[in-house]
Amino acid sequence: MITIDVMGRTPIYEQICQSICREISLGAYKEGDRIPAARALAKELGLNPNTVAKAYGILERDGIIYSVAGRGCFVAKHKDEVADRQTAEFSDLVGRLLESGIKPDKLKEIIDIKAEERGNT
Amino acid sequence: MITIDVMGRTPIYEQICQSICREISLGAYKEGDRIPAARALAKELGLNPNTVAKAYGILERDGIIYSVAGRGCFVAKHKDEVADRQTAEFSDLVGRLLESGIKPDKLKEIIDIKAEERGNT
Amino acid sequence: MITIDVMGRTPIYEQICQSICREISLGAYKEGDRIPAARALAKELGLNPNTVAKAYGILERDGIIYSVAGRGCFVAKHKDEVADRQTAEFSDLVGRLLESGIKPDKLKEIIDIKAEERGNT
Amino acid sequence: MITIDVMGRTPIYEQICQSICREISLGAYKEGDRIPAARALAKELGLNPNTVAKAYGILERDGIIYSVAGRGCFVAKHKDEVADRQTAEFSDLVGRLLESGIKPDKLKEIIDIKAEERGNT
DNA sequence: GTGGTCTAGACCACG
DNA sequence: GTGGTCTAGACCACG
Repeated sequence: MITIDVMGRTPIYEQICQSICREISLGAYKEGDRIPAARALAKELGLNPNTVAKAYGILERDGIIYSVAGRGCFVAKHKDEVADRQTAEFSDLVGRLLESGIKPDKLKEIIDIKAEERGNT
Repeated sequence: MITIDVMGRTPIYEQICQSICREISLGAYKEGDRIPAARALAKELGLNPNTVAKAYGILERDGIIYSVAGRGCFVAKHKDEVADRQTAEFSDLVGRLLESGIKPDKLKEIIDIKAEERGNT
Repeated sequence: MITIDVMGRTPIYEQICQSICREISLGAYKEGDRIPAARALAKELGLNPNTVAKAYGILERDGIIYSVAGRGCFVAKHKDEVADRQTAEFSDLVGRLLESGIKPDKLKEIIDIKAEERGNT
Repeated sequence: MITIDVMGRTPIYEQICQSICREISLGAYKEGDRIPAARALAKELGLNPNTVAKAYGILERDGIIYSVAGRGCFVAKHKDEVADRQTAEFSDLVGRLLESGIKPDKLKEIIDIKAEERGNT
């Protein structure tokens, strides 16, 4: 299920990218699966079709999906790109925070707190 | 030392905010210390004075610095705001990643790798 | 209706903030309502768009409105921030007056006089 | 005792005005009493002499003190101006808040809370 | 069309 | 000299 948060700074097209990646990561979409048609998804979410099309274009550029003219968009083989996409931002941010003198343990503590909030292990 | 990346999505004023916070966090600027004059910093970085003024205004609203008319801007007492500001983005991102099914241990692993790269403990 | 007093110490952008809060407080703008476009309001009031943009930026940072790129600014859910914003200055001033030895009853008397002038209960 | 808060928006000269008024209001300075010499007060508080001179000039203009060349500044006869000065801002603010739809009782409630905090009656 | 950011430059209050 | 405010106007991302 994809939900969009119009508040907050993250652009909608980026939220769509992240949602699709999350679905793949969670196994909801597997390699070769067809993902929702851009226009259908736009209608369902009440978004401008251009916004969804932009998201799909980025995902294709990133090697996460591939499009077949007249048939739709499909999940590409390698899951590595998905994981990379999801952790790249995290990795960069961690680097910047460590550079700011924040202790690694402090960051791990925040992870534990967040994980506990979600009942995650 | 403050360096600005004109490319990339992070606004220049936000980069200035983060840089000042980093300096405070690292102890380069202590409580009550005067930070560089907005106009001087703008000149040094080749930026418009308004851009630096915007950053300083945000830091003041966030309780990290306070300004004294005719004298300059100074680091406020409580360092909590600095830590909060620096970790807020991290906390949000961790939440989103956990929601995507990424394991907390995977994130901690990335932190360890980054910390090791930097020779950090 | 928003009216601006160009004279007086209160900055124009702060007057805009207060006016928007007043409209929300009075129920003219409800949760989720769109407030006037920054550029349109600037034109209507004969102000520079930047001045209105500054006000809107502050209101967003204060959690009173949120902006959606390409669509406009909207009233956020929680009205608490509006009340807090409106009474913070009052609370501070009362503190200072009590410190000056003015009796609480004297202040309440002034409130009653003002309320009666306005036919308020 | 006069204390100056360099943080916060209130200009220092205005804080001096308010402090002198508070002393008069509290009875520390009575009618005809000499108030501290501007230069001495500036030295004591670590302020620019011009700042104190400005405050004294405003108080004289407001009829709260009068200066005698070569002798100093003295508290004027009528205490009404002191009370007026202190409550004028309050009265204005109350007017604006009532106009914003805030209930008089809400304001009285804040006064009670502040009075209780100070152990005031 | 909408808000977000930035440059350029002016004037002012404060001290 | 310092920050605060404001005007004028440009370009961009988003949708």
